[in-house]
Amino acid sequence: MEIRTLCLGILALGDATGYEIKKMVAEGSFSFFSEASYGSIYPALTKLTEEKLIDCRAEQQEKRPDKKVYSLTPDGRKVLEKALTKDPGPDRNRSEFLAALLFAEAVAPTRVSDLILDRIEQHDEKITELSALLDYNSPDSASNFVIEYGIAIQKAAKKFLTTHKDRLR
Amino acid sequence: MEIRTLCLGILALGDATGYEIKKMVAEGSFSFFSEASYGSIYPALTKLTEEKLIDCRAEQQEKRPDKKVYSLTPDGRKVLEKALTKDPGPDRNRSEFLAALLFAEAVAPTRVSDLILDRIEQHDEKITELSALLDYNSPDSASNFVIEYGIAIQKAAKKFLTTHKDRLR
DNA sequence: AATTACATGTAATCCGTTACATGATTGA
DNA sequence: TCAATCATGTAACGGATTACATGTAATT
Repeated sequence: MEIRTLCLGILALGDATGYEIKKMVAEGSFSFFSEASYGSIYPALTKLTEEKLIDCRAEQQEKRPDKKVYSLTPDGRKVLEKALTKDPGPDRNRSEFLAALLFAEAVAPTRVSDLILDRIEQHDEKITELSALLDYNSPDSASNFVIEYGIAIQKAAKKFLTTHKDRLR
Repeated sequence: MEIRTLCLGILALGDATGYEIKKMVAEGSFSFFSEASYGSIYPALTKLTEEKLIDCRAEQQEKRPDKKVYSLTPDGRKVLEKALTKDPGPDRNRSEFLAALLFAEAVAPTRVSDLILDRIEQHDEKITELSALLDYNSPDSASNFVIEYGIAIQKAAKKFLTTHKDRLR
């Protein structure tokens, strides 16, 4: 998913500033399936505004830069709808952990169990983090669905590692 | 994980050509946690050879370009070992599917169940594909561990979607 | 006193893909 | 006959990160 569609989609869920969008992709329910930095978000927002797919109202603030609140236009909504009719591409997962496991067996076998034990701990942290994100006000929202999906995956990974951790050594 | 370490690691598991490395990351046990194209593999191999971390012997073939078989040098092994002492970075997952789900609810709610049903089918295909990769000659290899890990995740994702598919609509 | 959060933006740089270039062999 | 597999490599291009640039306010 390109950055443009990501911005359009987030704005379909509600108005937001570039700063807020960044926060959402860094910490919110988006964090475990997409990434983006200011260097890509701000230019995308500027361009989408030029194309009239979103519009921008400046909210004045004292002693801070004006807040630029973006919202989806009807045209933007159409473009987003069209983008969503395309089949989503396959997930792209890059796991340094799995690569390290595979290679560690060949060059540093004693490292393997450390790697796995650390990883199990990280799953616990991630599960706690995601659980805190659950929004109990709208239990059947897509947002909660996605977060719970994330939790389910984390738990499955943890369980696999816990069960099989002694197979390699 | 940078491409250099990936090449070093694959060569630690056995000698290979650039072509074979590409095949491994496109189809093998590496396929679901890393990607790389010829455009990054061949230059990396050339550079690693210059740095004497790997070496290259040309195998002549009739009516085909010479096969360049690379192997890890002792120096390369050291560099790889050192790279593996670093903690692996967090997984990076990009899922157009999850993004589409989240956004579809806002702009095209009827699309949601199609998305989920297609996805469940894709999980089945992936599970079949990964199962075929299992190497029964070395059941306790790290390679099998990683593949089974992948299968466990696919199954967990499928199960979650199957169980909760009717929550959104 | 120092760090984090708020708030926006640009430029340099990196990393990698895609497309191009070449060409024989094998299987459908 | 046409597509896929084998086999290597480069150049153009795109996309995104990192670092830079600026400055206040709240929290620790």
